[in-house]
Amino acid sequence: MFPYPSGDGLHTGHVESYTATDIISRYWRMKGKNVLHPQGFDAFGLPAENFAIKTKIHPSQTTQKAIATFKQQMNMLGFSYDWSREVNSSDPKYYKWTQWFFLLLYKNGLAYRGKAKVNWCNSCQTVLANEQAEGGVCERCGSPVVQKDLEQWFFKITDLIESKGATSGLLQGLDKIDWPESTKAGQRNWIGKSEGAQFKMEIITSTTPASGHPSSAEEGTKGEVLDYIEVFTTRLDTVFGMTFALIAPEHKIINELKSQIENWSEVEKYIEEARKKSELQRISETKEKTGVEIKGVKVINPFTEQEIPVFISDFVLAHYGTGAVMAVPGHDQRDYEFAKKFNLPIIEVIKSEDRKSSIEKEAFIEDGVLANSREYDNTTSAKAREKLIEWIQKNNLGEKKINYKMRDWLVSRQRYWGAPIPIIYCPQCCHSRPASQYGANLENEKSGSRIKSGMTEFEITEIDGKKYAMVPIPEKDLPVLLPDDVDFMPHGESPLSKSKKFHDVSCPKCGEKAKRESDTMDTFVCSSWYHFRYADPKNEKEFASKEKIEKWLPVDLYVGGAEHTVLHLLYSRFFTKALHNLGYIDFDEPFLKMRHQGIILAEDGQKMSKSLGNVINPDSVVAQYGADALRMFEMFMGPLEDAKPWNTKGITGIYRFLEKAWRISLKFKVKSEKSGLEVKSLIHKTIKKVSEDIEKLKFNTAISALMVLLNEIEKNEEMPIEVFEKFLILLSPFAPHISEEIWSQLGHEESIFKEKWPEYNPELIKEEIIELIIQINGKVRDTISVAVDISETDAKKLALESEKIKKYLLGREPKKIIFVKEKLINIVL
RNA sequence: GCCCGGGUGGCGGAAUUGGUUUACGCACAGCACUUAAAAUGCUGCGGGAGAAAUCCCUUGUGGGUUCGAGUCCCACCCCGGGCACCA
Repeated sequence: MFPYPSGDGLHTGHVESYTATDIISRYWRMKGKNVLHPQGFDAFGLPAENFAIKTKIHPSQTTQKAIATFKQQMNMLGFSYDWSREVNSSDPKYYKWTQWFFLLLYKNGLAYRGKAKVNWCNSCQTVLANEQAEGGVCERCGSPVVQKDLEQWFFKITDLIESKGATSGLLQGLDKIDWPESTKAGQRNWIGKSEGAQFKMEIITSTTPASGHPSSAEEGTKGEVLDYIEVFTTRLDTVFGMTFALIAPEHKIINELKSQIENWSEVEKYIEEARKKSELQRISETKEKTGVEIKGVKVINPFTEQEIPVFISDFVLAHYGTGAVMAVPGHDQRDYEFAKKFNLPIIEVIKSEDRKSSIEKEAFIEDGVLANSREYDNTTSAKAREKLIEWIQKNNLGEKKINYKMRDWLVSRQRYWGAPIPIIYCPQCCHSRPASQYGANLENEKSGSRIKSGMTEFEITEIDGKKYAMVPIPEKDLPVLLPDDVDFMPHGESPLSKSKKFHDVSCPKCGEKAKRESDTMDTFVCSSWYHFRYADPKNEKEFASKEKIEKWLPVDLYVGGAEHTVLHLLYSRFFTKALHNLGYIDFDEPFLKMRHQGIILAEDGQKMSKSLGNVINPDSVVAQYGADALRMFEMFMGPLEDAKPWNTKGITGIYRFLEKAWRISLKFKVKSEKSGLEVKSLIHKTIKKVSEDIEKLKFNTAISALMVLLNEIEKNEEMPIEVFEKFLILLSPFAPHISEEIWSQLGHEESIFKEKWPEYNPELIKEEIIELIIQINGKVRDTISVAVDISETDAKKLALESEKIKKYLLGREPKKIIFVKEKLINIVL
């Protein structure tokens, strides 16, 4: 994963993941593979812009400086990147293609403008990303974040959740990629698929007192049907237990029923209070349910035909399902709490199969057997769901329905330091249309509708009450350059709108005065496709050529932080799937194998943070111990994926190991042909172990194998130079600097990295004599040296002859003797 | 609450996937080298009993399967990470 070039330089986490891929790359190159190991910079983004606001230094300057530092540090650490393929997402040559992707998605109906609630900071006068509004307060100034309805750009990521034609869905694709289970689970969870039913219920004028128990609507007493309300449920089997309905405060039906609502002022007050709360506040106030009954109207449960009351409550989410739910307090904990608070009836309609659970103290939320459900009594939950859905469909009340938690991706940002969105808004782009459709006619078009203008179809949008045709910038005019004369201080609207030069343009279609979109794209858009660019970074005609993409992609191994579980990793999958679906590429997953590096904690076991002053700076570690020691120590600390605390004392172990290798190298100036067989066997075992461990990314045990080998080499006064040279080659991916240096001191003219990775001889690994373990009842009592291929009878005979064993047997006859070849004998008494 | 991990010496961690628990490294102790220190090398280092040979116990806890369990199954306790009123 390419880094965000922060002013702080590389941190220990970067060193960890970049060393891992460097070892892998060097290993496979020495194995004769053609390895693409690229690096680049995710250079747009908020920190640079915020820093610019503070210091008035242009973000491109700070970014360039940071990139220079990063590259210098990466070179210091010996990462073998192909810098000729470097990408920088803030470079116009790069973001030209980010804009091209935007248009590609737009032209294919995967990008659209729509209204959305966004996080808004009144003090900074700007929109904030979700991650900058954590805890409901602005990250920068600490003032509360409010929700604001704004027209924004979205990518239709929800369109690719399920497989589409030959393109696997975001959900299904997970099954075929080698990713950590936790990350796949995180994505599934984020997508949040749930299958259920959606059905409608009649809203009627109230004929029964407010709240109170449900009553059957008898002929003639039933109120007038005012409207319908739709609800979504995954537990249709519990419908007979529905004793009230709940709707979200934002539900539009509330206004439509206004004239019928007896307690309008109370209702209005509740909605107003809910509106003021941010989503985060609502969540943090989970403890107690609140709500208000809508008096004057009732809802009819179509299954029981009973009238039930309707409540507004802010725990019902407007943006999920239909924004309204059937409340079954007996079998949903939230409904249970609500019913208790408002003293509403709780009916048991599902019984646990073992009849043990009840709804005395809490809702029984598991599946079970139906009760109090008329002809469905004694049916299992699963069966009842099937039958009830049939009934709903037959009566035209609703249908099967799948809902997802995931919403479309909001990509527009009212920010300066990002790729401009390549759209122009033309108030009169209609000159090529028939006269009847000219000018004012545009005002009659609905926002979001499409109009035809000659061969082109435009979408209509509304900005500040005025209608515009959205005109995509022609590809030949890309990139839309980010103006550098812009005042990027926050003023409450997109900084780009302040640049007249940028903002006021003539329409590329009709040439009339028009205005340019002044929002930029979320930086995650830039990083959603960079892996393609590495294949063909200098291409000026395409984002990458088809042949180059075919040659290099998809990515075989991707390493990066687990914090990207959802955002980046989901977005790049979306881009890849969109490209596949549109026929640009022949694969639909970008990263075949992925691993996360675990975080490196500070020496005190806490997270490294500037405020705690416990940050380990790679520069100072390199100054003291050298780049190789830092690389190797981070690999030696533990498994790549595990969180591990830093230990400054620990690095001395690696430092001593590298020094030892250096000292021993001085002994090998004179060749010796005398060879110790044991070392020879050990070196072949080590070749096997180190190779296999590198391929499995188990660098910690690979290093320990290298240590074992070096300790053994040290013990032998003389051995052929080849033994030590093989050790050096095995060491070189981990510690490239010292290996290269020793290699050259040994008289080699060519780089050690031009050497072929050693092969091991399976014959030399084979043991001829082994220590056979003798157990009695599973406990080790003796070991005997025997030939590997000793026969079962011989082994048993030897075991029973052992003095120690005889002592334990006391002349008893074994019940059974287990013989495991090349391992052990277990005598069962 | 739900979903993913994990619990092995004083510490970071090994364990061929059911076969000698504690590889490798750190720390610690003793010794050698040195006038001395550092560096380096050697030895020891899970717990308990013992002068020793040796014996017993030990992979969070309790149970189970097995000739044999750190590893598999059941229940529980604890820790880390993610999501979280999604009907």
